[in-house]
Formats: sequence, C-alpha cells, structure tokens
Amino acid sequence: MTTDPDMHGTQPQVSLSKRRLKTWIRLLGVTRAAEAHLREFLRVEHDTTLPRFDVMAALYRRRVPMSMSELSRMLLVSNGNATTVVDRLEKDGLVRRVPSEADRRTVHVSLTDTGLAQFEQLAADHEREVDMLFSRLTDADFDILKDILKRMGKDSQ
Amino acid sequence: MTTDPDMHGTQPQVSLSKRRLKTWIRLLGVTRAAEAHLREFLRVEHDTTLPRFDVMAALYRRRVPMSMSELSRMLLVSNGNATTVVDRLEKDGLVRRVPSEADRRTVHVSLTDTGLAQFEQLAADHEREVDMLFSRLTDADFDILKDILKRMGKDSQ
DNA sequence: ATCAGATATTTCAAGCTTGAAATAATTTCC
DNA sequence: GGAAATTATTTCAAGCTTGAAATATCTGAT
Repeated sequence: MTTDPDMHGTQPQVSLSKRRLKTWIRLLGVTRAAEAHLREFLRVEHDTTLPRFDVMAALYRRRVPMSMSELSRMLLVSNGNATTVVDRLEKDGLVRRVPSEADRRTVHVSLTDTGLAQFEQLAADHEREVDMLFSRLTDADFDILKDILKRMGKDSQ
Repeated sequence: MTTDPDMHGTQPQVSLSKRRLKTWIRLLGVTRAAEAHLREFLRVEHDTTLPRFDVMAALYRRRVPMSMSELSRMLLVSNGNATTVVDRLEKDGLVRRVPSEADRRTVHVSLTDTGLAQFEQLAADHEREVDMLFSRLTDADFDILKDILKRMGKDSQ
C-alpha cells in the first residue's frame, strides 16, 4: 500500500497503472506458454486437444451428469462452443447425451465407460506434466498465489 | 523443497502435485476470465478483437517494422495465424506490409498512420480496463507476482 | 559454383470460438 | 388458463488457431 504520488521511492518513473499492465502482459505470456506446452503434450502423447480435455475433466470432476449450460459456464466458453466439442466427443463414443426427464429442454452429458477409462490415463499424465511446469514453485509460493488469485477473481464473481 | 512423504506436515491429505494442479486450474480460470472481460470490452467499446489488438500492440511497442516471424514468436501464435490476422488488418488499412530489401523472403509489417492513431486511443482505454481488473492487488503483490512469474517462465526460455 | 539444409512466408484443412438468431420448453404473473 | 418473459440448447456465419505442406529464398560446406 505504498502511496508515493511523486515517485521518489524505489520505482522512480513507473506508475502503478503501467505496473499493472506489465504484470498482466507477463501473466498472460506465462499462461499462454504453459497452455501451449500442454496442448502440444496432449496432441503428441494422447492425440487429443485441450478443449476436449477440458470438457472431459469437467465431466470427470462432477461424476454426476451435467447440463450443457453448466458445462459451458464452468469452462467459461459459449454454449455453441460446448455443443460442438461435445458433438465430436459423442461421435467418438467418449461422452453421452441423455435427455433430462424433469426438463425437456435440458440434456445431461456424462463420460461413457470408454471416456472414463481414457480420461483416467490422460489425467495422470496431465498431472505429471503440470507438476513439471510448476516445479520451480515452492509451497510458500502456492500460498501467496492462491491468495492473490482469489482476490483477482473477486471481480468476475 | 519440503519433502514429507508421509504427509505429517501442515497440509495433511493434499499432495504437492495436487496443489500444483489446483493452482494451475485456478490460474487458468482467472486468466481466462480476465481475457473474456477484455475481449468483451474491445468488442463493445472499440468494435475489434483481442488478436487484432495483440498484433497492433506488438507493432506499437517496437515502432520499428517487424517481420512476420518475429511477430508470431512474440505473440506465441503460429505463422499461419499471424498471416491471417495481418491480412485482415491490412485490408482495413491499419497495418502495412513492406518487402525487405535485404532478404526477399522477409516482409516487414508496421502500423499505418491510421493504425497508429486508432491504437493509441485503444491502448489508453485498454490500460484503464486492466487497471480495474487488477485494482485489488497491492504493490507488494506485484513484487511477488513478478518474481513467481519469472521463475515459472524459465522453463519455456 | 553447386547443392543440401535452414529460414520466411503463405496456403490449406480441420478444429476451436464467438455472438446472434432460431427453436423449444418452462416459469411467472395476471 | 394463457400471454410474456426466461431458460436450455442448437445452428449459423465469421473469425481465430493450429500443424503440415508448399514456395521461395538464403547460407554454408564442399
């Protein structure tokens, strides 16, 4: 909370606003690099893609069938997007659509047995990969990061 | 570097690996939410897109004309992608391609006067928007984040 | 001088992503 | 009970993104 309007402190010429921008650009860069790495890993090692993985991961975490809307809200993607990715996964037999009994507008999506088996393979390898990406971070870093990210996320409640 | 195989420490059941995964998922979520916010802002307020903004920002930062390869390397996107975004910006008169004198394989891309003027408008608003997104973070947070991100980025040198 | 390998860019097909429009079903409120 | 507003999903056109293949050019070793 160092307020220093005339910039006589340790950061002489850099406004807070510029610092925020720089941090955002760096954050975006690091995140994109990590995403690119994981995408490459999924393609080369498992012949799949990040969006497919994301959908399967969301379904896996819940275990209980999930509506298309819940899915797209959870993944922060548009409804139309969720539809097409699920379409492809369904065609490959990894995912199943079941119309809801209670609400005829709704469909419930869930992993098939094949999908579940494939995902468990995938998830183990993926976790190992993430582990490597974050290997330079200590436990203390995680505490701090968790706190910072929580505060950042507050905006988009 | 706390090695505690039997988990008798302060984090009883949670392995470091699981923590890394959770942190990555949260980081990805926050970054995507912020990106979505900025995309929405660019669309509604300036009738443009994030990739277009990214290209213009890269060209602006350098001032000196830039090859397509440098551009795609800087933005972490494929060559083909850079080509199509530049195509569209060029068609809109915001960007210019000039063949290199020294190397006939190379084209140099730069902002046109129109592009420069438009970008300066855009950049000011964009900075204000980022400022809002990060308003909950203190100066101390930035110091820490900078350090953490630097260590994370080391992998993808 | 030539040729093999490296580098710069574009093109291409396929998949991803969006926001808006279309359809269908449900809920709310009079 | 029925009209109006809301919600769930799909479809659509346009743009984004990728990796691989095609072209063109350059560089370096012989």
